[in-house]
Amino acid sequence: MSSPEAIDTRPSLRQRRKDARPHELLEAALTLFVEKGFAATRAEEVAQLAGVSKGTLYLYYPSKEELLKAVIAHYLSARIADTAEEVRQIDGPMAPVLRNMLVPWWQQIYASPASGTFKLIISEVRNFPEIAEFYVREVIEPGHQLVGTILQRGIASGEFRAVDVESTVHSLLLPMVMLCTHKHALGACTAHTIDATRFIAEHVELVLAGLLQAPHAPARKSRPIKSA
Amino acid sequence: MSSPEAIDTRPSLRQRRKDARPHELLEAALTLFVEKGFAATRAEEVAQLAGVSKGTLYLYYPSKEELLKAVIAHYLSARIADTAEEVRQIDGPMAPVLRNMLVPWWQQIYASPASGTFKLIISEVRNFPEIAEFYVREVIEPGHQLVGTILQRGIASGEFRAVDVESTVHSLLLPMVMLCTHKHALGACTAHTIDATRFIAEHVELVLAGLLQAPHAPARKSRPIKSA
DNA sequence: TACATTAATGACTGGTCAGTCATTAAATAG
DNA sequence: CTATTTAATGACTGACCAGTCATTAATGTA
Repeated sequence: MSSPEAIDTRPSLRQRRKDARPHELLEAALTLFVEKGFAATRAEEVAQLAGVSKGTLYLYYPSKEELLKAVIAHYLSARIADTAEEVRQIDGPMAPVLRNMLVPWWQQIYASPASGTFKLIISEVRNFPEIAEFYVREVIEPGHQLVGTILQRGIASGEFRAVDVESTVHSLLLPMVMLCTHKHALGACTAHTIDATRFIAEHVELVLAGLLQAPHAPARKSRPIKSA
Repeated sequence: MSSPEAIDTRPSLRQRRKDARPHELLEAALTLFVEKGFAATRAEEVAQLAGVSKGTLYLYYPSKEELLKAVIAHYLSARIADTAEEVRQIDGPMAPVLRNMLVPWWQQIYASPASGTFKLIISEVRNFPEIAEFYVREVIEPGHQLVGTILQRGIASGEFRAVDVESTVHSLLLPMVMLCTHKHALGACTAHTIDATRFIAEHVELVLAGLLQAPHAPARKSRPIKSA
C-alpha cells in the first residue's frame, strides 16, 4: 500500500498546519479586535485563540498593526466587483434586482463574520489612515457605484421617481451598515435585538415604495406646514 | 463702589475655574475618546486638552473608566423625553411632525459634539456593559417609543400605510445614527464626505413617500434644496 | 544511526501609562 | 502679617504588554 509516489503527495501534518495558520490567526484577530477593540486586545490573546504562542504570531505577521491591516484586507477580498458585473448584464426593471440581489447579499454579509469589519473600521480608521484609503477605494466607492447605477437605470426607464441618487444610495446602504455594526456592539450585550433578516427585506420594500412611480399620482397640494 | 455685600457675591476666579473644570474635562474626554478610542487615549492627554495636569483630572474623576461613564451620561442628558412630551400634545397629520421636528432635531445633533457619542458607544459598549444598559434605557427605548408612536398614530388615522412599525422605526433612525458615526470615523479622515443636512431631509422625504397612502402620495420631484 | 532544517515556544526586555502622593501655590481667615 | 484651608501639580511606582531571541521539538535526510 505504500508506493513511493504516494508518499510524495502527502504534505505532512506540519506543513498543512503551517499553511492554515495565517488564516486561523486572521480569524482570531477579527473576533477579538471586533469584540474588544484593537488597542485593548493583547497580541497573546490572539495567538491563544488561534491555538499558538505569541512567538508564532510574530512569525507570520511582523507587528500588531500589520495584523490589523491583514484582517481588513482579507475580509474585504471583494465580492462587490463580481456583483457589479452580474448587474451590468441584467436588463429589465430594477426593483427585482434590489429585491433579489441586494437583499440576500446583505443577509449573507450580516450572518457572516465579515459583518464585524464595519465596526472594526469605524473604531479604528482614525488611528490608521492607510486603512481609510484602502477601504474607500475597495468597498465604499465600488458599492456606491453599483447601487447608484441601479437607481439611475431605474430612473432613466421611468420605473423610479427622479430622486436624488446620492442621498438615496445612502438611504439604502447606511441602515445595512448600521445593522452589521449594531450586531457587534449593543446587539452583542443586551436583549435589545433586531430581527435582521426581516428588517433588511422590509427596509428595501419601504425604499422601493418611496421610489416607484405612483400609478397615477395627482400632484397633491401640500398642506400648509406649521413651523415648529 | 465697594459695599461689603457686593464682595460676597463674587465667586472668585478660582472658584469659577473649579466649577467649570468637570465640564471642561468631559468635553476634552469626549473629543479624544471619539477621535482615538478609549483605550488608546492617555489620561494625561485629556488633562492637557482641558488645560490642567493629570493630577487634577484624578481630583475630579476617580478613574479613567468613571470618566468615560461620566462623558456618556453627560452628553445624553436627554432631550428625548422633552420632545416626546411635545409630540404627545400635537394632533393632526404626522408627516409634518417628521418633517418639522425629527429633521431639525437630527440636523442639530449631527452638528453638535454629541454626535460623537454614537461612535463612542459603538466602540466601547462591549468593554463596559453598564454603559449598554444605561444607553438602552435612556436613549434607545425612549427614542424608539417616540418614533413608533408617531408612526402608529399616522397608521391609525389612515395617513400612513399599515407598514411594520418596528422595521420602519429602524429605517428612519439607523441611517441618522450611521451618519453621525461616519462623521467621526471615515468622514474625519477622507475626502469622502456626505452632505448631512441635505441627506437627513431627503431621507425623511423618501421614507414618507414610502409611507403615505398612495392616493395622497405627493409625486413631488426634486424640491429646491438650499445648500446649508 | 547522526545531522540539518524548520516550526514553535515562552522567558525576557524596554517602554508606556494609570493612578498616587508629597509638595507648591493661591486664596481666605484671624 | 501669619495660619489655615483648598486647588493644583508632576515626579514616581507598579503593572502591563509589544516585540525579541535563545532554546526546544519535530521533521526530513543520509
